[in-house]
This record gives sequence, C-alpha cells and structure tokens, in this order.
Amino acid sequence: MTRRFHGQRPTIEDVARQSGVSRSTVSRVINGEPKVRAEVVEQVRQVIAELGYVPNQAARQLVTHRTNAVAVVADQPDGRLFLDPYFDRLLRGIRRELALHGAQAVLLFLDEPDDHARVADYLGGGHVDAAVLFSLHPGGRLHEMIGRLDIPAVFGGRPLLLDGDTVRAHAYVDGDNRGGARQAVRHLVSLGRRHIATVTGPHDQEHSAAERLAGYRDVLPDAPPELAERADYTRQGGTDAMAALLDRRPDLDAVFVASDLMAQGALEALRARGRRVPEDVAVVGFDDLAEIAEATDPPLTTVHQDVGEMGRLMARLLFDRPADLPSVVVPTRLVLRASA
Amino acid sequence: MTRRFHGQRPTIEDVARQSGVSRSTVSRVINGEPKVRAEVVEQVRQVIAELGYVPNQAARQLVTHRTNAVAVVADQPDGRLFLDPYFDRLLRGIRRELALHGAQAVLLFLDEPDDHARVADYLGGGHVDAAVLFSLHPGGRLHEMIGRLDIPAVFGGRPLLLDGDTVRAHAYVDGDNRGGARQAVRHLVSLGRRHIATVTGPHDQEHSAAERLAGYRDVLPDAPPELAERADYTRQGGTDAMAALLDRRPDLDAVFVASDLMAQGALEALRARGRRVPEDVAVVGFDDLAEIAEATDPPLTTVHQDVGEMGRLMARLLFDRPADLPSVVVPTRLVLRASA
DNA sequence: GTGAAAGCGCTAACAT
DNA sequence: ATGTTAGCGCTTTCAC
Repeated sequence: MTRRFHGQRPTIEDVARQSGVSRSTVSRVINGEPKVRAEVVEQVRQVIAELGYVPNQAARQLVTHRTNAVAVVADQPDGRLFLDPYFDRLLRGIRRELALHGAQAVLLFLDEPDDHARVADYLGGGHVDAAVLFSLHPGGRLHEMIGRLDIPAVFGGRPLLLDGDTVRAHAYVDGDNRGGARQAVRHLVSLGRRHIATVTGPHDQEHSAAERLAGYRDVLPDAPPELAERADYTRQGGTDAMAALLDRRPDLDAVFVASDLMAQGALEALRARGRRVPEDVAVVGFDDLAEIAEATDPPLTTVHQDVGEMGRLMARLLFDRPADLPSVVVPTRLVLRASA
Repeated sequence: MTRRFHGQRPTIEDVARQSGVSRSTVSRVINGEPKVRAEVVEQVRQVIAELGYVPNQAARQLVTHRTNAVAVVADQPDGRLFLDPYFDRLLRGIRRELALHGAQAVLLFLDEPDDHARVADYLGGGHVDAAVLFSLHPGGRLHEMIGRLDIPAVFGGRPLLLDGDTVRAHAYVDGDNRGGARQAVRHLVSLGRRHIATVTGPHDQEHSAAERLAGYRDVLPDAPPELAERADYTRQGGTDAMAALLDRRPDLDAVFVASDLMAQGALEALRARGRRVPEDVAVVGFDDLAEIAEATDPPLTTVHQDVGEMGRLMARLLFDRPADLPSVVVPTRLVLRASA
C-alpha cells in the first residue's frame, strides 16, 4: 500500500502526560483494573475522550499474545458454501458465541490457489487467537495447513481424511448423521412401508453422506442395493436419483432422501411420475432447512439439526476444550410434516 | 479466553542464531530486500523452513503501521446479503484485487446491536489497514461509525444519506444505474413498443432503485404514473407488481423491471395472464445474474453490470485514491436474450 | 553486504 | 494506589 494509512494517533504516553499520571495508571484505567482512585479514573477517561485515544492493538497484542479475534475459514471451491443457508446459520451461531466472549469473528475465504499461503500467514501471524474451519475439500489442504500452524482450531463437520490417525488431531462438531438417518428410516418403517429406498449424498467423498447411508443400513440391513441411489446433494441430483429409483423399483413406497435440497428434487420427480406423496410414496428429508422443508408441496418431514447450536458449540470448544472430549456430535430429531 | 493460545514459537532471533547471521539480515531476507548475498538468503530460508518460523505480525505492525489486511464489513439485517449471488461476486472481485497487493480480505458481519461496538473497536484498533463497506441500512449506523474511525474506507453502492453533505465524505463504487435503465428503456422504444411500463425497486429507500426509475423517466418523461409500480426487489414483489400493472393497463406492451429477480417474478405473472413474452409484452431486467437471466423462459434481456470489476475497483480505490475522483460509477451494457 | 542499537506502544512484574 | 522498569518481536537508521 502506498499511503500511510494511520495518521499520527495519540499514544498511552500522551494520555499519561496530559492527565499527570504514569503510563501504568492509564493502562489500568483502560483495562478496568480495580485499584485506581475513582477521581483518577475519571480524569484519565476525560483525557482519553478529548484526545480520541484508541489503544494500539498491535502493541497490546505483542505483550498479551491475544487479539480477541477468531478466524472462520471457509474452504470453498466455488460459491457453494457461501450461498448455503445452512452455513449462514452456522456462522450466526459462531458469531453469537464469540460475541459472548468479547471476540470478533472474521471470515476468510480460500478458493484460489495462492489464497492458501496468504491465509496461512494470516492465521500463523498472530492476527487471530483461534480458528474455526469449514472444508468442502475432504482430506484437503486446509487440514494439512492447520496442522502446521499451532493455533487452536475446530472443524465444522467431521473432517474426512485419508489418514485415519489425523482425524483425531482435530476437534470437530458435527450433527448425528447416522442417528438422524436411523430416526428417519425407523419412522418410515413404523408407517408400515415395505420398500424403502434412499437417495444418498456423495458417500465416497463426504463423511455426512456416508453416515446417513450407514444409518439407513442400520435399520434396513437387508435392503437390496438397487433401493439406494447416489446423488450429489443438489436438487437436480435428487430429481435424477428419484427417477432412477422409480425406474428400477416401481413398487417402492417410501424414500429417505439424505438432504432437504435433494428431497425437493425428489418430490418433483415423484410428481412428474404421478405418484402422490405421502399416499403412494412417503418422503423424509434431512437438514430441516425451513426455506425448503416448509415450502415444498407437501411440506417435508425431515431430520432436524440445530445448526445454530452447532455453531455455538464450535466457538465454545475453542475456549474451554474438555481434555478428553475433543469433538462433539449434536443430536438430531425428526420433524413431522406432511410428506411422511 | 482462558487458555494461552500461542505456544512458544520461534522468533527472528532464533532464526538469526541458527543461521549465524544478525536479526537485520534475517529481516532483510524475509522482506525480500535485494542486498543480501544469495547464499545467505538460501541459508536463512533453510532455517526458517526448519524452524517453521512465521513472522509475528503484531511486532511487525507495531513498527510498520501496516497489517496487510482489509476488512469487508457487511451490514446485513438478516441473511439477505449473505445469500445474494451478487454480493458473492462482488466479494470475489475485492479479494482478487487485494490479493494482487498481498493483502488479506477479512469479512465482518454486523447484524446484532452489540456487533457495532465490537466491529468499531476492531476497525479502529489497527487490525486492518482499510475497510470496504456494504450497507443495507441506508443512512445507517455504518456510515456514521466509519466517519469517526480514521481509516480509509470505500462504500459498495452509493450511500444514501439523509444528510446530503455526508455523501461526499465517503468514496463509493456503484453501477451506472441511471444509464443502464436508459439503455433498457431505449431498447424497448426501438422495438416499437408504445406502452412501456416499469416495475421499480424501493426508490424511496435505495439509491439504485431511485436511479433506475430516473433512467426510465429520462427516456419517457411523459409516461403516465400508472405505468410505474413499486416493488421491493423480491421475486414475489415482481409478480405482484406486474399483476397490478396488467390490471391497470391491459394494453401495455413492454416492461422494464428494475432487477432480474423481480423480472423473474414478472414473467410468472405474465404467463399466468396468458401474455406471450416477447410477442405481447417485451421484458427487460437489470443485473444480469446468470443464475436467473439465463434460466428464465424466455431468457432475459437485461442490463449487465460487471460486478466483479466493481469489487476490484473498490479495493483499488483503497490503495491509490485519485485526489479528485473519490468515487466511481461503472458502466453497464445491455445483454440481448429472448425476452425483448 | 551486514551488524549494532534504538524504538514502535503497550502490559506486567516489581517497587514503593 | 501509583510509578519504574523491562521487555514483547520486529524494522530501520546508521555504522562499518
């Protein structure tokens, strides 16, 4: 940068001189330490206001080793993460919790190749006290990077790593994908459905998708493979997968779709084929994104995750991480609407 | 925060000792100063890598007064801004330009009341060199806040303020809303349309909406008021406004809709009334968001803004602001598709 | 081309 | 309750 950005601001020394006390006393006033005479506090505050003094964070940070800022790093190959209402809520939870601790959340993005080095420098350079990390690159560079930086970090969503050991190294917060899937499928069973299919996420790439499929299999260990169709967590993927399932098994009478977005697509495929929901085919989704689940026709019975709470937990783990419980899995519950 | 976050990291002193040179030399290597012997450079680099040394930004910042970080502050009352593909692209442009200058973009959100004080502290505390600001609160608190902090700032979108003078105080980058609207309406005129209506944004609240309406009036100064219907930049608003226009003026044969999202809604209203587009009614939108404009039926003729370029410009203004041109208006162009 | 020394603005013992 | 002192880790003259 060409310009000198910050003008000549007053320092703590200026305040001290103006108020006729020492730097230490001013520092005490600023940091709200008790042992200062009330009238001195008043006097110093006055001068601070007059001078428009603002403490230099760099100087403070140099000695305290603290910034009161926490980075939220999003490893997004494209705009996906950013446009995801799920992420929006997660971020809100994180910010809320950090605010409770007086910390500022700063969001960093990682999409171009050279972003990596810069973000690593930023994270390692002491700009922040800790980091919350979201990665859409399973086994990706983010995990590797954070391993070398020694700042406290927690992952949003269980990191799916090739190296099994490394998983342990990082704390994470995730929803109970497997348990939630079980709830969903058990519900369909309890409804008396006999041929329960599933539209899965990319279970070879995403941990959540693998777990949701595992939950389905937990309940239906004998379900034939042709009742499962893999999609990619997109709406169109849901439509295509549902169509494929109907082709293969016209007799199916229920489907567990591993995300609300895909379920929305699946409903379209069902309508296109003239199947009534839930009369002919019962549908259960996953995520409980209000924008989707309440807006579909019929409204979606789906597995709810308290995403805001997950965000809050991530932030909390940064502050007091229980020694023996580095990661947390948040429970889910089934929300009954009209689709099943 | 309870824990000491940063462990004992190597300092420049450690690197110096290990490599048998002075701190100064190490500093020179780090900062890529030319006057260091190549073999020394090599040697020092080696040690830095071994030790995993990362410069302490606080210390550096204390002397250089620079952070190489720029804040992007989004004043979003709810999730709106965050979920906006427009904003996504803007942010990309900003990040790209900042990266060119070796600066890191950090995104801050402002939605809860107490966020304000914390963000102000963050911005004023020297964590960043400058700030790019987006506000959905016209005349809002963000403008006021930034006025007191003396860091360079540029606004995304012309700030709409009650106090006319304050507008001058802040640089901004905006699209040529008025000019773009003129292009759109002139195109409809050139098509031979006689009764050209317009669906406007909330022109009493948003500068862009007011300008787009002004552009319409520039071309059609004599258009009767009943040919203009105000909406709120939402899709549903576009549908309702279009319906209202058709009720009032069944003879309209063209409409300039002040955003693609509203135009999408308008197309639905037209279809519902059995009007063919463009045969019966020609439609022109504004923004050229590919997700929308290319996906509608028929695809939308619309006013294109180079949003990425706008983002890049904002960042650039931070670095070298021309003394006499504090703000920039980016030209638009009409993209012809099938709707007009 | 490289080193020595000063100092950025602040906090944190340690005195008093 | 307040002042003195010593750094925090880095860049930057200024010598050599």
